[in-house]
Amino acid sequence: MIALVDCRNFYASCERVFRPDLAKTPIVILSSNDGCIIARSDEAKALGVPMGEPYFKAAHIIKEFKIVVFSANFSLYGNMSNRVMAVLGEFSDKLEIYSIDEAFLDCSQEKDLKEYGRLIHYTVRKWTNIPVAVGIAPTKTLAKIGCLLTKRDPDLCGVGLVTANMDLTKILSEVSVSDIWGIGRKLSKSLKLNGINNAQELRMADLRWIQKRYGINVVRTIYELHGTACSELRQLRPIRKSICSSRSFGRKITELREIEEAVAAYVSRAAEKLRSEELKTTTIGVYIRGGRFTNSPFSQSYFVNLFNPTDDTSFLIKIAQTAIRKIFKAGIRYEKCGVSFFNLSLKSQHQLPLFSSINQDLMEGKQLNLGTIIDKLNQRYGRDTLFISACGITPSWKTKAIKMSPHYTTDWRQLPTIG
DNA sequence: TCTGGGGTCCTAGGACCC
DNA sequence: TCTGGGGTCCTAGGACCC
Repeated sequence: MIALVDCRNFYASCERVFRPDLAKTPIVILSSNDGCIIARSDEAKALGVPMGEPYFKAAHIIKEFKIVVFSANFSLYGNMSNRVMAVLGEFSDKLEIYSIDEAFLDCSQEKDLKEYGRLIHYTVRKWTNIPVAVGIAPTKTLAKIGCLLTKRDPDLCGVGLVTANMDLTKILSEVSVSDIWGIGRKLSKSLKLNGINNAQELRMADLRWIQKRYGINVVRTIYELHGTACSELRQLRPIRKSICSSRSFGRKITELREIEEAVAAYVSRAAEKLRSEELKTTTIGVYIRGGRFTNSPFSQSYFVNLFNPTDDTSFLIKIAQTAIRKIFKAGIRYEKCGVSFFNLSLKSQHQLPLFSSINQDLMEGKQLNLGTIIDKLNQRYGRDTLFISACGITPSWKTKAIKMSPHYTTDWRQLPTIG
């Protein structure tokens, strides 16, 4: 069983920790440059302030109902998040920090799940002042739905339990496809056009058709709705694959000098992140864009592959500025620019000794099974670094299809059963 | 007038190799 | 009824998440 702990209206709740006088007041949080509404308290939601709305469009509601407005304070939210996660760490050895305001916990050992959920709900509130919802279920997708139920039904007191022996048909019929984790705007629109409106209907959909039409991820979601886990708890944070630093300017920019300065600042921020995680990069990219909300948006990017992996800020700034000069066009009004690093590698290059020891063993003809290698890699780099996917292969003289399996695993011993 | 920032994964297609 | 077979690497685009 998996518990999902989700902080309610996280950014708004964080602000309230330091402004207890605003406990009942509607609050919204704005993105950088006070551009968009990125979080709302329950009261603000009830007044009809939409998520992601540009501030100027919601300004009249905000004024009319005297909604209190905050500019986002991400370092505060990061600190509060750490506190919440530390409390959750007390409840389970197996914890996956999924985002700034959500975590999955393994609670397979717990006997009274309802009570366990209540205890989490109560303790986090007491120790951090942040209200949370708890969803408990056999899979992550169902745990998400458990959380959703608590928002609809106050009688649940913040704990939504979804178990295999409950009437899933009834529960899932009341969940819109667009509320399912992994089904976003595009997919839900398309699914609805095909007559699939709620989670129950999706659960019963034809798997082959779904895989062909929507790909493997939706198939996995369906398995999860049935109670078969397709996404494991990731306790160790995998090594990240890219770092991006970008900002909107808040006004239109036409001067190269200003953009160069911005790029230099973004590179140092991104490089700091790079070093703090003991990584180096082999690719740096820059982009600038404008006209996003006109009918002629444009953007340009330029990537540079580096000869040696590096984390040297001033070197990277030099490259980025050269790159940005290549794509900057005088006279164009730019709104945003950014810097990304790709192909990150470990500073210490641990891969080499690990792989070479495996190669050595193979060369010497030692008996090595796949399981041992996978275990080794996963141990060093965290689970899910390497996984095996059972494949179904459809041979034909004309077509060849290799499909991904919905059920993937890092445990080779499970292969015979799912293969 | 004013419209966030930072990620992941999957799929398809093309170039190229033997 | 018909194309050789088998592979790698890279890129672009599209979807999703918070």
